[in-house]
Amino acid sequence: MEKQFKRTLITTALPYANGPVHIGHLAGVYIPADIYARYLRLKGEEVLMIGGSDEHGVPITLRAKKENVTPQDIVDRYHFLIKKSFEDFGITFDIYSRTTSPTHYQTASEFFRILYDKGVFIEKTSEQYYDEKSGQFLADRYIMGVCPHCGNDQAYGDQCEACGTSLSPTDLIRPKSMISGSIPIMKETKHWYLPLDKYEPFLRKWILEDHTEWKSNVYGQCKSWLDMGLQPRAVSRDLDWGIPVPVEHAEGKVLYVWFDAPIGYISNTKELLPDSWETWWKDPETRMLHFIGKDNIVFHCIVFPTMLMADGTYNLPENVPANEFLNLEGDKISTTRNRAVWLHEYLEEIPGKQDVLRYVLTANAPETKDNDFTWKDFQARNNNELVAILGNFVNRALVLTEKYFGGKVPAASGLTDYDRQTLHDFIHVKRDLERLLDTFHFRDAQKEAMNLARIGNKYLADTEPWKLAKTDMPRVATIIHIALQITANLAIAFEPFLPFSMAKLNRMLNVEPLGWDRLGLTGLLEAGHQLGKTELLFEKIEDPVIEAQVQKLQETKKANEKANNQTKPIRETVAFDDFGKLDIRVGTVLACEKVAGADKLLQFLIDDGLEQRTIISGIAPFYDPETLTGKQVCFIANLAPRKLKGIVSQGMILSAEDTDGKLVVITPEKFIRAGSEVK
RNA sequence: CGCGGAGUGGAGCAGCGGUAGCUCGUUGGGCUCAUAACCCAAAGGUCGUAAGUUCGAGUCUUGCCUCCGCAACCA
Repeated sequence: MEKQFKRTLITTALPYANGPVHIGHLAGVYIPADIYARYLRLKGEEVLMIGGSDEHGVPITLRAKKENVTPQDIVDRYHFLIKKSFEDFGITFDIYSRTTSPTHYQTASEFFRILYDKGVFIEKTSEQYYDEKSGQFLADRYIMGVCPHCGNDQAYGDQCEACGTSLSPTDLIRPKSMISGSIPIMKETKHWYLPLDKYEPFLRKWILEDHTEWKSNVYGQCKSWLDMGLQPRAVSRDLDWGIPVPVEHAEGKVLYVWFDAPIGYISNTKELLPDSWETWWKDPETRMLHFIGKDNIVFHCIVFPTMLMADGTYNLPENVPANEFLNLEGDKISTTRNRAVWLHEYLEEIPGKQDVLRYVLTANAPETKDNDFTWKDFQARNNNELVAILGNFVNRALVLTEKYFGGKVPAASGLTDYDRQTLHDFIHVKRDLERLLDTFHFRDAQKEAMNLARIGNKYLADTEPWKLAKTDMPRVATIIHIALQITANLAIAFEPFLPFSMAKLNRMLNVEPLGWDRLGLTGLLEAGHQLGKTELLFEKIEDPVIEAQVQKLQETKKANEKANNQTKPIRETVAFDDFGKLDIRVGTVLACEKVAGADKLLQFLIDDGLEQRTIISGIAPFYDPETLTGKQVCFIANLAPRKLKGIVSQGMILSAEDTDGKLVVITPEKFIRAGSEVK
């Protein structure tokens, strides 16, 4: 059932322009996509690789506000930085544009309008928080308040970063607008929804039946979403940064960034090819592939296809090769915590080593599960594989040619059985490589290419031409001839993976790029051909280089800890009367148990001197419930009751919170009568 | 019990019903053309855990444990 396609459109996840690109992005998306694009181009196929910056959305507006600049300033800064670093790194986009481009504004507006005119969208009015002072609706991230779970007073409307709970804005206690600081009110607002549920039957068939070949992580996540049942999804927002909803009376509303971003793939194609872009998006003989990270699966497999389908004139993706995540030295990569290896810094600090990073990130690509990047591994792979196996073999072959034949390719004569066996071994490399590349197994494909160099090293060790040079030069000529053919094959096989080094190798061999179709052949270099100047293909990376990088990471970590460890400033003074309103008491814990279905909650039964009351507290990660039974705690006795996980909590147990979020229950120094007031 | 992915020799990964494999590292040997590189050999795993299906289970089923991601926005 293999469909035949004339051309391939490769899209790469649009990096969000609120930070630079790091090795996680590279390993997950851009290196595999680039390898694949280069591979197809080498085969002479028509291919287009589309990239660009994603420049709308709330985090960028928040960042701009924090730095007191405009959102455009932020995206300009990162767009050009990202674009430049991709170029220097050799990611061969046919175009790298941005979602603030005029073409994109026009394309996204038209896309929305076509769906709108077709009556695809549902219009729904709901109540959302509105800031009267600044006259705008508040996105979840613009609202701050007290987290109902852990009491952190700086929880956002979508998530409390102290305890990690995801929230909805209405969960927050004492919500406050981050724009004006005023208290927001609930106000009606209208939005447009994409009815994913209507397309569910089609999606089920399209993914679950017709695309069983998709990777298990992709397939599994789609299946889970489909099985849960799809809901209409809002495609607009109340925000002033983005593409205005192209409908009358929609002032102050923009396209939701997740609606607008994937259309960027279309816009950027259009910008590059204003006249023929439709061939790439609508011709059934075009194959579309989305290279993404695992966090984008749902949008590229369900939401965007639904949008394309709703329009009706577009192709759907043929495959969505999504990778898992890359960790760094055992910990998560984090843009916000500055815990990453940034591409632009790598290019500056370890110059001329694009291929080393490409190699390492491919060899250790998170294709089936999250993987770890360590600098030690980076060094080891460079020194033990690129230098010792590939670079060394090439060097041996070229140096021997120079030494015995003045740098001219010698002629072969009278192949032995062993020669034939060696040639036979590497003649299948092309087929194996293609099989692996065609199925997006880039890690294995690169390993297969490396095996070619291993065959070469073994061949030289077994035939020992340096010994024969004293007695049998015709035999030496044959051996070197074969070694050089292997070298020429390496130049082809590694071309998609290590483009910089292979360009160098081609110079050393004094040939133009040889072309993928000639991979596996033995007559790539003719007898008498003069080779170029021999240089080292790769060089060792010494310890200090690695140590500097490791230390840099540690310094970042220290800086983060320092920033987090600062004791919070004392809050504004309150009147004694206000303090007096709080009724803090000592209570004796009669019983304590974990709340079922909650990770963080403990349920207490407290003797407060008058009666027994139930209090829920979010300290389960720090205490074994049994150890608390019988102990005394301090609690706020007159706090308004609140329901948590279906249980009414009548008060709040006082705990002290360390900078790392660890909680310690406050307990009286001596046993005292239950119900005693704390003053 | 919200959902998905993953747990395999020291490290990183592959295998997904029929004698446990690859790369690196380690140990011993060989070679000296080569960037102390290369080649050969060996040691090292009861495949997270418990039960089940089967003539036979890393490989299928179920429970449990651990890690990661998603659940309105850092690959």
